[in-house]
Amino acid sequence: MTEIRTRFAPSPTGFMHIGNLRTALYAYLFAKKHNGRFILRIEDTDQERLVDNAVAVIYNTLKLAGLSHDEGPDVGGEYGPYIQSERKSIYDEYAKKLIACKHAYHCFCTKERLETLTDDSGNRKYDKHCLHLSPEEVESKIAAGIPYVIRQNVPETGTTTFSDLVFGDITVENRELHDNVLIKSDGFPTYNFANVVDDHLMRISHVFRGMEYISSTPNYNLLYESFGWEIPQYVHLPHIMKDKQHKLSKRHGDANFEDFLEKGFLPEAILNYVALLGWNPKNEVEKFSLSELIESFEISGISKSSAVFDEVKLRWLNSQYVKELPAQEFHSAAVKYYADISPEINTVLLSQLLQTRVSTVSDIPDILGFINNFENYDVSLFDHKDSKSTKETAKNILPEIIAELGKIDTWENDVLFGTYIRVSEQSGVKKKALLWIIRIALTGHLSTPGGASEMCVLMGKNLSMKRLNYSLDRLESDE
RNA sequence: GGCCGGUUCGUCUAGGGGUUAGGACGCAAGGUUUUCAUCCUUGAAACAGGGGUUCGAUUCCCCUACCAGCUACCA
Repeated sequence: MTEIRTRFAPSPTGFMHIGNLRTALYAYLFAKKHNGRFILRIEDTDQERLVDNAVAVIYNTLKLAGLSHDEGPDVGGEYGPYIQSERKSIYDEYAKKLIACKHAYHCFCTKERLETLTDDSGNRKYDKHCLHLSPEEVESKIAAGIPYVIRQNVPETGTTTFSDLVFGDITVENRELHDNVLIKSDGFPTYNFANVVDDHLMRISHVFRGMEYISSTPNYNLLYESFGWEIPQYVHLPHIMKDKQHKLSKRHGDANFEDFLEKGFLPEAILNYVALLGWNPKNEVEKFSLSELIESFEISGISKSSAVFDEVKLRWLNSQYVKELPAQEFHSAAVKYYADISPEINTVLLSQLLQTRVSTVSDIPDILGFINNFENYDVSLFDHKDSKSTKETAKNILPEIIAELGKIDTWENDVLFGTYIRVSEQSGVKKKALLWIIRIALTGHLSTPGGASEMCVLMGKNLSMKRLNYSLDRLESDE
């Protein structure tokens, strides 16, 4: 059996679109599953769309995602160069071969002439005008410096069928096909030509790409046939959508891998989520490490219809990963959000409390409101039906709580909680109400990442006492 | 417009001639919990429509509708 070789062939035009990342992932998984090789090729033949640094973004994304390539511009390999702009002479050579066997031809038509070819319904199809130029005419036009492109000469009759591992066999009438430009007037190849030449020369066995290429695949098959090359297996992938009507697009600022990282999502979670968008593992597992994905990946699990990206579900998946992070790792990711909180706060404990309660680290600032945003809270928070707490009870019991807590030297959870229970028993204030009162008095917030004693430990004795006294003042001056 | 492809709960999906059409996220309700979250239980929620074929179609075939892609010297 021949070696499995897949490739990821992005254009360096900016950030890494999440759909592209998924294409890379599937190509990677398939190669690794079959002990094959995963190749990175940079498709920079459109000189007008090149963006500085975009190649660095590609390397960086692949690295963060853990998709390491076996061959590529930076790591080398025996089928290089792996950057298309460095392969110009190769495309020229193969274009010449095609011209020699009449499967391609020079075209000198101007843009203006091309526009006259537009038919009633607004379509344009090249009329093979230049196909009929004699070799002498071609020579003299080239010598005269007239700009030209090289076009594919597709048959006008018959049909072309290609086979796709996801979509099955697809047949089209050759007369529907266009004489695509293979080499542009600037001398660079189009994708339509370069991908065929490179995939063949780089021995790519399985071509993974977005399904927008389905329509042009018959042209590619014709090219392979013209060269007498073996046709690779095709794996066209459905799109990832923002909603039913719209593809995930850069315009919304939420379609790039980088955007999700900035929102605090973990690379592993993003990859895991995206893997399951359009592919199912034939079991009910939702959480997969990269190596588990490799093990489970099957092309037969790829779906034909496009999938809507659901950030809510990503959040859930991310929370699963967050919970499993080593405490130290979570803490160092969280610590950047602690910049302006009181130094009296025990941030290690804070991280512990937070880790089980956030979906992404960027949820942290909101939760921190009880620390940074304490004073002037609404004292009606003390009125709480479920726990039978009222402002009155709060005002009456707080002095005793403050007195008892004042005596404590070992500021620990058990000791504090024991004290609460004792105060509750002595005063007759129900435990639930008492705990509610302490927590509100300490935080001024309805919802906090922990209970009454945890909040105390978190803040330390000094700050806790300060806040309890403040709250008592508030209650006393409330009338 | 033409060509190509797609359509199962709100979303991701399983299933496939006879099923109470399964799971996950989310949502709702209840329970546990020192608030919140976690966790547990339960619930609501889907085969786009119409024709065939068949004893029987969500499943196979055809048509329609809708959605998306292509129709570039972009990929």
